[in-house]
Amino acid sequence: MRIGEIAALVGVTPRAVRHYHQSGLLPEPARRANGYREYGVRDAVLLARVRRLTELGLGLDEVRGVLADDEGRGLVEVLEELAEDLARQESEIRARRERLSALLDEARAGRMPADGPLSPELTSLLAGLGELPESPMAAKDRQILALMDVVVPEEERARLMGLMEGAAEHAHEVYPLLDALSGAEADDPRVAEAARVLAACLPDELGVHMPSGAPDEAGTSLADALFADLAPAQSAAVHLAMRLVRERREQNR
Amino acid sequence: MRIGEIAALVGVTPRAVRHYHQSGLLPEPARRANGYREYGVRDAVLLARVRRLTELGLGLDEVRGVLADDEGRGLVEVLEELAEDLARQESEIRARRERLSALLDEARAGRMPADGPLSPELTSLLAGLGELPESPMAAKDRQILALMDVVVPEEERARLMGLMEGAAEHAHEVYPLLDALSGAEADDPRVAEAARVLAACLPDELGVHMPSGAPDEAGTSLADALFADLAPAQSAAVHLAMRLVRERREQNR
DNA sequence: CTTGACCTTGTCGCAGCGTCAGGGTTTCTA
DNA sequence: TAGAAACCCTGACGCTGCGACAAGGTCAAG
Repeated sequence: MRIGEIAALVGVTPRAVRHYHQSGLLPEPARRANGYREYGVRDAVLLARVRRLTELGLGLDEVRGVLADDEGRGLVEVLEELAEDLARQESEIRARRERLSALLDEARAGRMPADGPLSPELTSLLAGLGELPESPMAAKDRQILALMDVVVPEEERARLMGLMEGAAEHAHEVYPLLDALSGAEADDPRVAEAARVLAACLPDELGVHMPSGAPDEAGTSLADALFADLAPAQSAAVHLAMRLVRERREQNR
Repeated sequence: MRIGEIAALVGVTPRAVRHYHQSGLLPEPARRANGYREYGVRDAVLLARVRRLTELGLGLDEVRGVLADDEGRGLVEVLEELAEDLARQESEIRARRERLSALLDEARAGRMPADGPLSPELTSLLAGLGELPESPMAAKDRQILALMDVVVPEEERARLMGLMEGAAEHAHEVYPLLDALSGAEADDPRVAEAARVLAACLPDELGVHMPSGAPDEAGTSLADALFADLAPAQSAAVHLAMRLVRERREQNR
């Protein structure tokens, strides 16, 4: 047989057969006078074994290993390992499928957050928050929440969102005050008022974390970046609000 | 933030972040005086979006596409496509897992065919055939059956194995006769007897196919190879047996 | 004699980074 | 104050299992 024939016979491409030769999986057969490879029954039998194994999902080096030891013992081990692997993959895929269908339901239910798919917790928080008026600060805040959604590990997320829940109700009071400070300097007189209102709607527990609420090591540079992203007066107001929350927490303890 | 910080924050490696820069997924941020990349909040937000999307299983180019159109419409399409894809993958994996567990059961039940895992049909055929005495011809035959297992498409397999079923009962009579011919020439007097016995235990329907029983286009070269793999007298016996079967079929019709 | 279907070797490409190699910078520590 | 640890930089190769060329040679049929 020539390479195309044996390949068609076993159900692979000639390229694959040559690849198996190159990788030492299959011995090179004798050549005809014209240089063509000439395959016999033994080659076909071997190639069929290779195909059965790769069809099961074994990698080529695993196949090589299984073909190497003529005992079937190694094969069983490999198959067991493979079974574990497939089980893991399947559960991963199923998890992703569930997340996906939930997201698609959300999306088709009308609202798809323009910042991409978010965690269920944050999605419900934003849904409860409703439509805010046109506000640069609100937009920025939503982006930061979306960031936190990735930063905060899954087990913390529910708790953190719970904390935010209370703050969300007063959002419509705070954002205008902060928006008004967008062009102001740090010593603007409106800073104190904005900080007072902001602090009033933040829960005590928030002060325990970094200013941002993220309990991670990179917190300080993240906090720096967050403040650098604000106008001077806004930054001052948030700083002040954090101090107020901390002080309030001390008193309440 | 430096690259390691933003990467840890979002939960990817610095290498991945640089990769995203290279592939245009994420804009290169400004550099510090020392050449270090300096990341801000906007970068973190973007990177977080990228991570959420890749976590869902999107490819990087799909992510790029989704980030490009600020409408969420394209996103939904991509997600639907991805959901289909995942469904397909899951069923594939489940099918393989079922095959695997069946094979592992077989293997742990004692007998694992040394030629690797076979189809259920062939496995049961071989099991019913039981332990044959030490016979080169029987060994070769099993290998060829294993080859057929791959060659024959799934829907034909059951029928073909059914045909073999009858032949298997007389295997212990035929193999010794063929083994005895291993060193003989084609004009050996024992050829006729071997062919007669062999033909007697093959069903009529077998003659309808190629000598090998494989109904495919490459049949002739496969048949050539099969006969080339036998000793001259064995080849002659099988040829003769096939002719006997064909003649018998003509008569019975 | 040409056309088309084969065969040959060799090379690049693919996804998504991991992993050196070979350098500089910053920072903590003894 | 020096040295080590822990960062950062660019650039390049590696991995899986082949697919897809390129640039030829070979063979059967029209």
